[in-house]
Amino acid sequence: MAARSYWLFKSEPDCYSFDDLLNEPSGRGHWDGVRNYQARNFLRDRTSIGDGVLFYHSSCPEPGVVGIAKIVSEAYPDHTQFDPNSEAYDPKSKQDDPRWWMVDIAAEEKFLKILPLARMRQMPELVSMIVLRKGNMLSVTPVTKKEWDAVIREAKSL
DNA sequence: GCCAACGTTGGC
DNA sequence: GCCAACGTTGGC
Repeated sequence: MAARSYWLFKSEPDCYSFDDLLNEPSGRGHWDGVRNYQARNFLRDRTSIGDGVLFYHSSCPEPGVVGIAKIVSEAYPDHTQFDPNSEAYDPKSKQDDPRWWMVDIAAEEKFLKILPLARMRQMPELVSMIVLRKGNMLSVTPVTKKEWDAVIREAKSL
């Protein structure tokens, strides 16, 4: 069994927030709509059940990490790519050769306070964190154990 | 295979 | 709303 991996998943809260995940009747949410090949590859090839997820809110008044989730499914084809009514519809994707993949996640813990992006930028442990890099647009990025521990420690100290 | 144009992301 | 950075597209 592979060692546990860590990820940061980014979402616009107006679109899908951590509270939306908490409110899922089934207790789990689909991480669908990823339409970037690099992020797709992370999801499809590198995630495992049990991996940790930092849930990040972007494009909002206060961006930052709002809570922890975990991956609860293997990667499987994202059904929204075949749905003409979905904003994430991809007419070029084929049923027998899906282009886009997703995983399911479940909320583990909501921080009492958001760990703001501005604060993360001040943390020496996070200088190499991908999500903090200028121009980063990936909605799924790997996180090191060191970064994972630092984020959680800092978030719980607020 | 190059590269300009365009659309999108996302912080501020 | 602005703008920088990036990915994708399509003409050649």
